[in-house]
Amino acid sequence: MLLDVTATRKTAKKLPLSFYQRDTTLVARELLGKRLVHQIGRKRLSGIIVETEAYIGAEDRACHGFGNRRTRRTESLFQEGGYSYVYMIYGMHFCFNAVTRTCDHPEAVLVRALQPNEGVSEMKRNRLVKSERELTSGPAKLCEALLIDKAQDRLSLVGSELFIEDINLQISSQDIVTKPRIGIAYAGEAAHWPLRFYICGNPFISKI
DNA sequence: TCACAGATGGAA
DNA sequence: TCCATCTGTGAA
Repeated sequence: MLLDVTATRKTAKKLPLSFYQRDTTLVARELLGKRLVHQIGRKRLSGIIVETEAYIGAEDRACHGFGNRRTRRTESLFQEGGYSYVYMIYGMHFCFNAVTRTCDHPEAVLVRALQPNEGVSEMKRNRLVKSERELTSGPAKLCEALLIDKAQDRLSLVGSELFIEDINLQISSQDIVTKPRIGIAYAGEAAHWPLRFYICGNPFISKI
């Protein structure tokens, strides 16, 4: 379903560190219906999170922190919950993650799709696509629309540039679809784990 | 050194 | 459905 956010704008509240420093799968579910904001000066580019995936650390073959492999790229993943982890994929795109749990648990939630909210006309310029549906219906699309790249890696999500807001949208559990994650066929058994979550019937989902 | 990646857009 | 894109990253 398309989310109606008109009544919720004034009561937005930045999510605190304690939100992120919990079980990653729970955070992935609860991020649905929250608002991801990139604040650039006075300008806000934002969208409501409608699709996420949980990446659950050292035991998860699909996770960059698998086997506790710690490199320069994955450094953010090993920070405490409440940091951003932005990485480049296929040499041309970026993906945004919210780091979860505590220090040295390399776990995060990948944000895969947004329902565009604030700054839509600017997002259209950033993306050069015709339809609004194409703006943020994929992990790399939403980064391009919101101007998120490597410069937004390892930022505190309780800071003033990049954060997620609770806008008092209640998402009922019967409106959440749970599926295996996308594009990780190489991950063995982990490829089947039900760690992808999206809002049933929302038009901005990346893939059914 | 070198194969390949949490993807996308456009052609067929 | 297939295919080019394009380069950082990580293992060798």
